[in-house]
Amino acid sequence: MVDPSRQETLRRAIELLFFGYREFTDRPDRILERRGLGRVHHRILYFVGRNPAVSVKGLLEILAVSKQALSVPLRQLTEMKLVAVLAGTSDRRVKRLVLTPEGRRLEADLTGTQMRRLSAAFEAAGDDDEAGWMRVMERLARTELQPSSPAGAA
Amino acid sequence: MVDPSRQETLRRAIELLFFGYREFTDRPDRILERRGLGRVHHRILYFVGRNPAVSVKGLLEILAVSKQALSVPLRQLTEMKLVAVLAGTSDRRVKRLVLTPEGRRLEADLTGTQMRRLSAAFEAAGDDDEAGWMRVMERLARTELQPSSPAGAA
DNA sequence: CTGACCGGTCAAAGATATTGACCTATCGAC
DNA sequence: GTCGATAGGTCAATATCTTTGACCGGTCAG
Repeated sequence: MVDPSRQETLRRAIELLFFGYREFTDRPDRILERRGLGRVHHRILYFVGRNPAVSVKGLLEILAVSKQALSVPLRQLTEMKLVAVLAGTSDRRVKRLVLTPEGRRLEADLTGTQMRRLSAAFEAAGDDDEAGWMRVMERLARTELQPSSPAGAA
Repeated sequence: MVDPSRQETLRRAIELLFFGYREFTDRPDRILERRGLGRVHHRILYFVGRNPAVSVKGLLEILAVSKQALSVPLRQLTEMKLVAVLAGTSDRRVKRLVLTPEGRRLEADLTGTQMRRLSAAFEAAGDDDEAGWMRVMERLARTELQPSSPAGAA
């Protein structure tokens, strides 16, 4: 049994994550919408930008989706000349993906809104809080939870 | 133009949010899957639990979805006796939603995994980092970003 | 009585994701 | 050179989710 006031804190945290994440994705989503694109397109642009010359397989592992789910949006982005494929590497089976200048522009536009939002929150909260936020998020993003207690133990 | 090392920090933050949120929802999603339910069902259970006797309209505003999108999962939950409808309030147009004991159990199971995950991250990081995390998230969840600069200014 | 509101439903449409099967090209090892 | 494994792609069927639009009944307040 968990301390009730601790529970209250944890539930506030859950809600902050829910509403925070929704706010966080809202603006990019609306920019994408104007071009008929979705959140996956942003993710592709983002991670190709962050990992230049990444392979399709590498992207699949980062995004954790099926290759069929990646294939369509990725093709759209290459057709729109936002993502380019580098030829002639050592292993010719592997495609190396990069952003085109135009792709970089859109990515900067999309991610820029998120960086500004984060930046505003960090500045308002101060450096210590920013550092604390990062440390907590690092745990949150990496923590594997132990196999949950056999149904209904709560 | 943003300081490059600042950019790097902000991009790290973006990735932490992306991967962190995905980790965060993973376990509840798999519990729900076993019952043929989805994330919306969890959200309904969560917010009905947090706001006992909430109206359908209130729930719609919290979740920010169309009433058609709410209607099906909500009906499923009431049919499964996880959510109950309180009758006879002052305004008889309004339904008051509450969790049944069984609904409370499932909600506790789902949210419990998230509370344990958060709790583990908070404990590992320490009280100061926890407080900092909360303050940053509060800004993040509430900050309205100024209208974005006219396309391509990035 | 009437307009506004709460709740619900049907229908059409589109987007998103999945699994499964199958294909080519290439690589590395034998 | 053959062969198994890998990278990438595609078609198809299926399922889910969500949206907009149009309506409905019941209820409330003036």
